Amino acid sequence: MNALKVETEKKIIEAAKEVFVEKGLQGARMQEIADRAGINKALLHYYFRSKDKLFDAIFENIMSQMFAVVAENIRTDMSLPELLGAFVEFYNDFFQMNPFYPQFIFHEIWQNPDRLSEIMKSQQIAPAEIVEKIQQKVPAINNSDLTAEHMIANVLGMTLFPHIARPLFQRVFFNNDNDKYSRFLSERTDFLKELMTGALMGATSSEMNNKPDEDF
Amino acid sequence: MNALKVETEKKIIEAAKEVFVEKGLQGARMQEIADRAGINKALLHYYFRSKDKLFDAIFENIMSQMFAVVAENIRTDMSLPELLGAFVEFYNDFFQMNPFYPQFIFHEIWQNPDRLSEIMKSQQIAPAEIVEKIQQKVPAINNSDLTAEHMIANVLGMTLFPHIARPLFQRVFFNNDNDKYSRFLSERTDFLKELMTGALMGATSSEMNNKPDEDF
DNA sequence: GTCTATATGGCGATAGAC
DNA sequence: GTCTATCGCCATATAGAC
Repeated sequence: MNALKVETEKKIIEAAKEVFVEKGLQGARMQEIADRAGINKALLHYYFRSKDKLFDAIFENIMSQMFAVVAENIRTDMSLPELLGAFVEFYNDFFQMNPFYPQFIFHEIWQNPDRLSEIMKSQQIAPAEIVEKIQQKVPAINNSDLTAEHMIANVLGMTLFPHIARPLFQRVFFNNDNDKYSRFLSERTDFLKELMTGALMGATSSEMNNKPDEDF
Repeated sequence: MNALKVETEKKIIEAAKEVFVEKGLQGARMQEIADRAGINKALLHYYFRSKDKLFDAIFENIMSQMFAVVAENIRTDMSLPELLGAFVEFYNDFFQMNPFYPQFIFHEIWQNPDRLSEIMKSQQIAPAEIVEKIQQKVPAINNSDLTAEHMIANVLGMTLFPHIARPLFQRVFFNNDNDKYSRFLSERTDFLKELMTGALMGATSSEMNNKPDEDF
């Protein structure tokens, strides 16, 4: 029956997501995926021909989900602080709901960067657009040490770090208290959104050491 | 002969470092380690009894190397901007020399956070000391949204992000040009060091929205 | 579509000669 | 200490009944 088939496929995808995301491609076991999906190994291979193909499907699924929101945000006409704030908020929510995603994604960045940038293209994410947008909205940046690339690295770094380093950071600074850390992360969303506004307003005035930007 | 034994062990460690760091524990193959060391698999097991034990040795080796510098910096009497600047500089140099380390370390943070915090203890890294130091040197922080934990997350995030995201970030914003990206990273060291000074001086004056810090 | 049973290959680990 | 040869397991993948 077709409805059953769809149900099974969904169960497989959900189970595979969990296992791959927590253990990685190499660490994951088809047996465990089958168990969590409530089926047997053979059926996995019936739906997806191989472990690799199953992994591809999962990865594509997750990244599309993420990039869809990113692409949508870029195309709005928000002010830059609003735009950056929207990113901060989205990533914080998204990764609080899916704590394993950041490490999973960074792992893939190192194992297979090509595929990832392919997915970005297919999702219409054009980094050049983002850089341009920043340069238009903050013209002072062109005479500044703070290039658009630095700014992007700052925002992404400050936003993502507490998620990617969570198990250690939570243990070391928050007594491994999950609730406390969740509150820290929520509080941090507001903190960073305010910082975006403040830092960008300051950027126009606080620059004196201009360098010719020979490299970029 | 003993000198030979030492030589072999060194070669194994160097080879194992490369393979484990690039592929992770699960992805690494004892065969590949043996090949790169110029020996055979059996000899690997003669020196280190199992793959796990070999991995442990490598991991301990790398983390000790890193934490030794961190611990040393913490114990100096530098001003806070100097201290943070020293961290930025060290991490940037260290990870430019060893580009795979960040992903390797973050992977382990998720696979085995306990062992990592054990190693920190054995290296005399006490996070509480760092927090205290910040609170002493920047008294205004106690009445601010910018808690010490946020500040640490900011500095580490901005510093580490370009390293952990390198393959994608370099591809997407720097045409995958290695030299250009290296220059970006070096330039960024200076950029962040200046930022440390500026941001910390600003922290005392730019605060108006005080909240009682009920949680921390 | 879903299952049980089995094939196939690869990898960590050991035996034993030198 | 170092090698060759091999064991034994485990994980992916397939065959074939229902």
